[in-house]
Amino acid sequence: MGRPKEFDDDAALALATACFWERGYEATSIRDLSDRMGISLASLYNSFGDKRTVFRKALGHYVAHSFADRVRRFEGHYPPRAAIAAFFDEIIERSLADRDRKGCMLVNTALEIAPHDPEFRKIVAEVLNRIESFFRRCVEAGQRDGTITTAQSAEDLGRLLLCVLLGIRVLARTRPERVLLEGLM
Amino acid sequence: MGRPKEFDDDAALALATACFWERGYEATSIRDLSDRMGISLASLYNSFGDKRTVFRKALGHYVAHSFADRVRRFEGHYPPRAAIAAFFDEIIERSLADRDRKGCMLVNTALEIAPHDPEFRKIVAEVLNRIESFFRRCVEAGQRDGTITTAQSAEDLGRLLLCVLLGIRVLARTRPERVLLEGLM
DNA sequence: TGCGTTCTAGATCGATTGATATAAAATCCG
DNA sequence: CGGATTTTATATCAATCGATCTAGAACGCA
Repeated sequence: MGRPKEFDDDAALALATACFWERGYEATSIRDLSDRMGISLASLYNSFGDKRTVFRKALGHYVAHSFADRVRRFEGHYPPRAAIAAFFDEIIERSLADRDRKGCMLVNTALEIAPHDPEFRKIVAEVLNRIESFFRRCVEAGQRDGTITTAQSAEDLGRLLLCVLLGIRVLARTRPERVLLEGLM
Repeated sequence: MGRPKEFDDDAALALATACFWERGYEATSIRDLSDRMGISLASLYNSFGDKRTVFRKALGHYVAHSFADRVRRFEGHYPPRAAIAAFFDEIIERSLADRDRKGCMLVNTALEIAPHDPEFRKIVAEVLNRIESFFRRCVEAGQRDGTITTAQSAEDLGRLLLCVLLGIRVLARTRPERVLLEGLM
């Protein structure tokens, strides 16, 4: 069977994710990844493919462990309006605790790579759609139980919430101040 | 007096701005700039300094000719609520016409450079403050003439409008679709 | 015309990039 | 034990990076 590998694939991918999250795609070199993951260049190429493939897997890892996990914890377990509030509260608390101002890896990718790369544009657009859908489902449920206004449609409110979320993610990388959270809905 | 330069500084800076706007800071090489500006490498360094300095000047050029110009055209010449609407309308129209998905150079800088560069973080934060102030002044005037709700404070509404604006700028680089504009206020 | 100055084009520098190649070390199976 | 296999560390590749330097061309002024 040959020599067994000395590292765990999932743990190494988590470290690669942290690296790309901190520095972005272009500013992260293959050697940065190899150092941070604690594996050799050859092992990196053998186990994860080239730089682009590593990034694709890292982005998938990020989405699964941040957004998807958050939706899983909030939706259904909170009243709809409270689920939206809890979602934003957690984003804001994490942004304030983020001393490196890494922001959101998905938003970072939306600006660094998606505009000129069809494949990653599709990936990012799909996740943004899932976030928008989450907000829209919460708004629809909130409109049914009377805790959210019906003056605007659930589609429009869901899109507005998505925009506010993205705006917070941008602001947090330049002006991570607590006051920016109070004026939500 | 020596040999006169064969190019116009302002025109060359506008071309440098276009270059940085399209590709960002890191992905733009000194040779890209020299080619696009139509001047030699030596002329570039002589007239504009190193890459970082060129970028600082290009960002200033961008802010003066986009945001500052927009405020000058709208504020005072429109009723307050209409000024806000006109501001967003113009952003949305430009985003839809932006085939390269360049987005907003200020937002791009906020994500690519500001997080790990104190000088540019200060520059970006200051411009974001000016945008927030513009919105707040419009909201205050709109609250005085009764066209904008007083249910939330002008500070909160101004910050919310800034967030929505930044969110639109992010979305436009991945999903530049017209429907994303209807659910404003 | 000739000197001083500032422009131009192009060569060059060391460093770093993504990626591959080489060879030795380590392990499993028979 | 020993051959097969897969790891590891390291050397290397061409390309590109920001920045500097060299030489010569083009102009104003005396």
